[in-house]
Amino acid sequence: MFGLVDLSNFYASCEQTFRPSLRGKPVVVLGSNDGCVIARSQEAKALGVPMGAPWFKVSHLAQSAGLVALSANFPLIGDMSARFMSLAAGFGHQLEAYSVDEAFADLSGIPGDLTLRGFKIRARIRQWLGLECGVGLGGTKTLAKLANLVSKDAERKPGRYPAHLAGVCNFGDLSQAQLEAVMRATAVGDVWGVGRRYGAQLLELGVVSAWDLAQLPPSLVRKRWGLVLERTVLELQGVSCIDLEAVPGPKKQVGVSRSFGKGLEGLDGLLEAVGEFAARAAVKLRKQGSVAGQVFVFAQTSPFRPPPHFSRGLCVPLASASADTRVLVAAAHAGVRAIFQSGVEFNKAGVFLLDLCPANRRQEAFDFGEMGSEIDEQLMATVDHLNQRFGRGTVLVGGAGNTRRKTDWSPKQSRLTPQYTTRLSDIPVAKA
DNA sequence: TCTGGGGTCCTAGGACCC
DNA sequence: TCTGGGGTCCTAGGACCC
Repeated sequence: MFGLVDLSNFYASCEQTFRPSLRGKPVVVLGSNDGCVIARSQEAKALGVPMGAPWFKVSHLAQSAGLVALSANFPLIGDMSARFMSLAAGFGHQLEAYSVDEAFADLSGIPGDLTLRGFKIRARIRQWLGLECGVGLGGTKTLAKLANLVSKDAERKPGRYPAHLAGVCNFGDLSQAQLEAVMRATAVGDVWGVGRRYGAQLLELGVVSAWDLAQLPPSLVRKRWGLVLERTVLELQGVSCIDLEAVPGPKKQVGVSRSFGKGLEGLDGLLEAVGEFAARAAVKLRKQGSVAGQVFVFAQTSPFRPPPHFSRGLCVPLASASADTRVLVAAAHAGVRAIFQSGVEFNKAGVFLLDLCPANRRQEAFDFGEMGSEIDEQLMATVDHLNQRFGRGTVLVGGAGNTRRKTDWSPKQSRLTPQYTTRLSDIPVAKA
């Protein structure tokens, strides 16, 4: 048995929790450029603000309906997410932190009433975090995910599902006929693993609901759509194919990319931006104890602008795998110089570190002759430590052009950004 | 004026080898 | 010189997730 706990309207609800004046009001959270909506409060959803909408298309609602827009506050989100995970960990034997606001729990063999257990975890999260969540239980991850959707929509969309499934929905409690009715009431596109593309293709074939999808022969689905969707069908049928991953493996690639607040022209600005992206990616890399063998750099114009469009990327292989900011920034810079074209107004750029492997497995032969490498590693560790303790940007690594900004390539600072000083350490903590 | 920032996995097809 | 078929590796692109 799997359980899925999923926070409701996480980003927007965090803001409402910390600013009581926002409670009950329509709130949206905007992406880093204040460009588009990345999260909505329940009230904003009710207003019909679509996910991903560019702000300029919905900003009129600020006047007419009191819609409040805030810039995303990632440190707050991160703290709240960690707290959420520690509470959700009490649900089952093992917990998989699936995303910032969702966690799968392994409930197999847990004695007692699991539905009651779901209500208890929900109450704890409300009490300690001031956040609402939905709890879904099912025999596979896909069914737990579906049950979770039901637990939320039974409340939000009265009439779609039986009202008693609101808050906590345990498919184990349902009869076959009840489960069929629930799955028939769920659109095929709402199934985990069915995106826009597959959803449209399935609809064309008359596969309308989750129930319809579950009736398809898996082998046929595999032939037409491949292994991934076949697994989805099997999981809907109750055959567990996707295991709980309690300990996430190391990432196979890490990257940092951004859109620029306004178009960026000229090599210097692009070098600065990409240098900082490489430096930030390097921090992520060292955090998981890896070294990278290749650095991928890309830069592009806005696809929303009229042509001509520009989009180029380049993979720069390293002589030996490294996690040294100076090496990675230098490689990223070499890539930028190679793809740069003057007269182009860049809208977005990024750096991905590829070919990752554990730092300790690096071949000793490569280190031979680089007598300073151990000292370099200590240097990077010290820089990371200082920046973590005193805030990002306290110490910068020079020598590879990664210096304090001269060009303003950054997203514009929003006047909407709330300046929170509250941290989770200011809030009472539940004893584990 | 203004359109997010991350990731994962699978598949098809080409190159190459025997 | 001509040739089949199978295996493996790599890469680009597509689809999905939040």
